[in-house]
Amino acid sequence: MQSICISHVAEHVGEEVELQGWVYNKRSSGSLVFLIVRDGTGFIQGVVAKGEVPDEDFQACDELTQESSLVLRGIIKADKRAPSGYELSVTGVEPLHIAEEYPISLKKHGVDFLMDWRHLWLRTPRQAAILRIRHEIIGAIRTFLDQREFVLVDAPILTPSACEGTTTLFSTDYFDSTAYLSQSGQLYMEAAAMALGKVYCFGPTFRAEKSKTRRHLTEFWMVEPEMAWVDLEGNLKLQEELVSYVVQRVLEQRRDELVTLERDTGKLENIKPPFPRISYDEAVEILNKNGVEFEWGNDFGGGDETVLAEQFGLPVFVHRYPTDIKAFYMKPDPDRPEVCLSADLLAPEGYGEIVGGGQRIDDPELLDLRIREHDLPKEAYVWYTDLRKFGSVPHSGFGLGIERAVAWICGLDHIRETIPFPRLLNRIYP
RNA sequence: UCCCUGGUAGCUCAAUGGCAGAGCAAUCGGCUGUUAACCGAUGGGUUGUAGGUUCGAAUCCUACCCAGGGAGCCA
Repeated sequence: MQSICISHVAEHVGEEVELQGWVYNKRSSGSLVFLIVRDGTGFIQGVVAKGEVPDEDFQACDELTQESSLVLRGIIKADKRAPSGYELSVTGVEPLHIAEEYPISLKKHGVDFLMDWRHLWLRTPRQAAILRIRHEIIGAIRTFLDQREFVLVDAPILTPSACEGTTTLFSTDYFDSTAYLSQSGQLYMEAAAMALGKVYCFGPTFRAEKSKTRRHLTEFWMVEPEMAWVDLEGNLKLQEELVSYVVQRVLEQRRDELVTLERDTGKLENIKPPFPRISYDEAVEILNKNGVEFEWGNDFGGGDETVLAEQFGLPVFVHRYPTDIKAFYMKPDPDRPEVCLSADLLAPEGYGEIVGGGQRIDDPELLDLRIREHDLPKEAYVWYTDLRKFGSVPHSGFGLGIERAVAWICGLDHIRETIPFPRLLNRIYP
C-alpha cells in the first residue's frame, strides 16, 4: 500500500492508501468516528465506521486524543461534505503515540498563553500558513537576486564593534575581550561588492533596543544587497522590482495560505513597479497638510509612516532624509549636502518601513570626517575606510527586513507571528 | 527608561464591597454524517504576590511581580 501526503490525495481517488499524521480533532457519533488528521501538508477527515474496520482498530479510536500520532489506512473518496472535497474511508487505524492532554484547544486563546506554547502553536493551520509564506518570500528573494547574478556572501555574526554606532548591541564574552552580535552585515557587504560587484547577505540581525511594539523583534532576519557602480536611483529600481516579484510570487504560489489568513489579496495584486518616490521635504509637507505637527529634521514615527503610506496604494520611497539623522556612511546629495542619498521604503496599510538603504560615501576624506563626527573608534573602521583608498567607486545597497515584509504580505497585526521562535523584550522562551 | 491597560478553574471570560460562576477542555455515559458536533452527568479555585482599609475584599488603597499595547530607536 502506498504511503502518501495529504496534499496529494486528489491523485489517489479510489485507491487504498496509508497516511501518517496527527489527530487535529475527533468527533464521535456512537458507531461512527470522524478523525480530522493533519500531516503537515494538509488536513483530511477520516471516517471510521464500526464493522468496517477490525474491532480493535475501532476501539483504538476511543483512546485517540488531540495531537496523538497515528498511521491511517483507507480509501480516498471525493465527497462534497468534506471541506477539502476529499475524505478517507478508513480501513485501518494504528495509533503510534497517545498525546497527553493538549494545551491548545480549537477555541480562542490569549497571546501570552500561545507564546508560552509556541513550539506547539506552530501546528495550527494559521501558523503553518504563515511559515509557508515566509518560506516562499525567502525563496523568492533568493531566486530574484540569483537571477540577477548577485552572489550570496555571508557576513559575520560576531563583530568587534557597532556597525553604525547608534543602536544598542548585545554583547558577549569573546575570550578575553567583548564581541557584539551583528546588527547589520552591510559594511562587510561593501567590501564584498568591491570584490564581486553585486552581492547580498541573508542572516539574522540583533538589536538590544527595548522596543515593545508590534513591529519589533530583538532577533530578526534581513537581506542586504550591495552593488558597486550603482547610484540611488539604480538602488530604488532594484528594490521595487524585488518587492513586486516577491509579492506576485506569493500570490501565485501561496494563494491557499493567504485565504487561510483571510488576507485581502486585492491590495497585493496592485504591487507592481514603479513605486512612488517622494522626498523627505515632500513627506514633511504631506504630514503637515494632514494635520500632523512635524518639524523638518526629525525622524518619522510609526504613526507618521502610516499617514505617509496611506496616501498611495503602493509602497512608497521616501528619499533624501536629513544627513544628520541617518547613518554615518550615507553619501550627501552633492547639490544639497544637508540631505543624503538615502531612501526608506514604507509598506502600505500601516506596516511601516520594510527597507532602508542608500548610496554610500565613496570619498575617503569625508568618510574619515564622519567617523570622527560620530565619535566612532577609528581603529575599528580602518578596514572599512581602506575600501575608499583602493579603487573607490560609487556604490549603494539596502536592507530588507524579512519579518516586516512577511507581516505586511500576510496582513498580520503583530510581527511576532512571522518568525518561528520570536525573540522579544522579556521573551526568550521557547 | 517612560505612559496606558490588564492579571479570577488547564483555556476564554463573568461576578463593582455581601454564598466563587459559565462555556470549552478533562473524566464517565448516550448517539451511524459530524463540520470549533450535540445531549446528560462528574471532578476542578491560596481571585499574580505582600501589606493595608472594612463587620465583610476578586472588587477599594499602597508597593512589587508578570503580561499586553504605545513612545523613544529602528528593519
